[in-house]
Amino acid sequence: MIPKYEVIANDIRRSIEDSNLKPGEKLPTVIEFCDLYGVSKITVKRALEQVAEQGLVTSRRGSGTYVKSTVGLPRGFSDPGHSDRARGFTKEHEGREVESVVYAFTIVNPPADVAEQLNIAPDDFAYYDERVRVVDGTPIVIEYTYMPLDLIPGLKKHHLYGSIYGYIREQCGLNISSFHRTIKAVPATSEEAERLAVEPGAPLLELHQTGYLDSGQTFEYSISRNVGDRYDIHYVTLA
Amino acid sequence: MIPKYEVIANDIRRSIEDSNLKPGEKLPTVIEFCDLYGVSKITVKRALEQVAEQGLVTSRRGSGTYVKSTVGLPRGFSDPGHSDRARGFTKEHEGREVESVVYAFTIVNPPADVAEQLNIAPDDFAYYDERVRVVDGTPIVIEYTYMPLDLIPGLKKHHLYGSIYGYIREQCGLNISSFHRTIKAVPATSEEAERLAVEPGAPLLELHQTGYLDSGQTFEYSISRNVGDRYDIHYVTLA
DNA sequence: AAGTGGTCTAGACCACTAC
DNA sequence: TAGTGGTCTAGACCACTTA
Repeated sequence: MIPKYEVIANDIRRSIEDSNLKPGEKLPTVIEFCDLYGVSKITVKRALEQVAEQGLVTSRRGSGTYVKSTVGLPRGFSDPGHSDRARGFTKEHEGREVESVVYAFTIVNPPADVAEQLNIAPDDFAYYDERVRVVDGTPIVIEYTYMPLDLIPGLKKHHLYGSIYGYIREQCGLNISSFHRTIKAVPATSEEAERLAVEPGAPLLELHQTGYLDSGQTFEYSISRNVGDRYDIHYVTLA
Repeated sequence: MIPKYEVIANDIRRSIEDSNLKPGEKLPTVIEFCDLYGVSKITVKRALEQVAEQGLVTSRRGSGTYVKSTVGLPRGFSDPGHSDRARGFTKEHEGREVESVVYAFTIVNPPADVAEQLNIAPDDFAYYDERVRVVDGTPIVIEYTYMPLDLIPGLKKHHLYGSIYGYIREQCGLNISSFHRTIKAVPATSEEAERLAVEPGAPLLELHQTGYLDSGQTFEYSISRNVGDRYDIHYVTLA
């Protein structure tokens, strides 16, 4: 069952992508949308809010809602959940050949700071894995990941060659809710340089990621280092 | 006039920050919040949604709303508009000594790709500036910025030593609405290395930023290169 | 079956913009 | 002053979880 506000929001997004609504153009008023769809004001408002959050339009009280000029932005920018590691790397690169090289897969007592991030006791166990993700033969990223053992029973090495998120969702029946991220730029260590086929000291995008389930529990703490010129991240910030 | 849902959302955020609500704990039900505040369901829902978007709680239909464990996350993470360059660099580093070194300030016909981003004609004029931002004596970032002349009349070099956003907001009476960003990691050029006091080839966080007004017009296209170990970015992604 | 969150309405009132 | 977006209600109905 798709909510009405989703339907309206999708229509608006499509209108913009198909250039039926052009940059700078004024959208129909809220009341006009109400008549168009036979819904109430608050429902239209909600649709517009959603599209505004994605950065496609902007509303001004007393004036109207206007299309932003989003030329040159990556395609599919407006797709909800477009973001790479949220959907899972495997999903993001669908249609291309995604491989993994697994350098480590063990069960450990995580370091104190990781245990804190995972919200588990220091003597609780966690999976730890190191893997490099390769797309069409080119290494893109190296991941160092911890996951609480208790939350995700039965994880085996062969899962690391596919989609871990798929395993969590489908086999464990868990719902992934959100991620907190910190990003910085770092130089590649010599080991990383070799694994990623770059020069030592080459710029990498380091992404600290904490993943949450819809229960509020932390299911993942991961540091990934992405090759600078083979990877980028897009997002929208509301002022 | 602060909306009721803001008040409720603020209360919830404060409860979490003050640990009156602990990670994993269940919040009052929507109905209980209604009684507590004497408001209707939809208003409570809206407050919870807002807090959920900031990554502090997560709601499950049929079950309840729960606090996520946000240990180890940067303070003020939950502040709306916490993000650095959205508030303006000057504001972000309030209380510390922020200086600017201006390497260029001219008016030009921007290159085709920039003109497209700014949504102006190729023969329209734009400001172009290069400046390095220095906090407490340490250079943090070099910015290369274009802004349409027509939108922001009267910009002078001395404004570059303070807050450009402040000028846009207060002097021009314009409202900044949002930013679209792309991030990658790059090596410092030798010129940048000198200006930022790092080694040539040192990893920098490159941030492509397009800024929008609430009219939908683009007021800024900026590429900034941030010193890797002196800068990071935080954000939340909903799955 | 009972409880909880999610969607939606019809309409009121308010704040702001544009003329 | 007229038009527009923003907030809010009281209550209905639905979808899902939990026991």
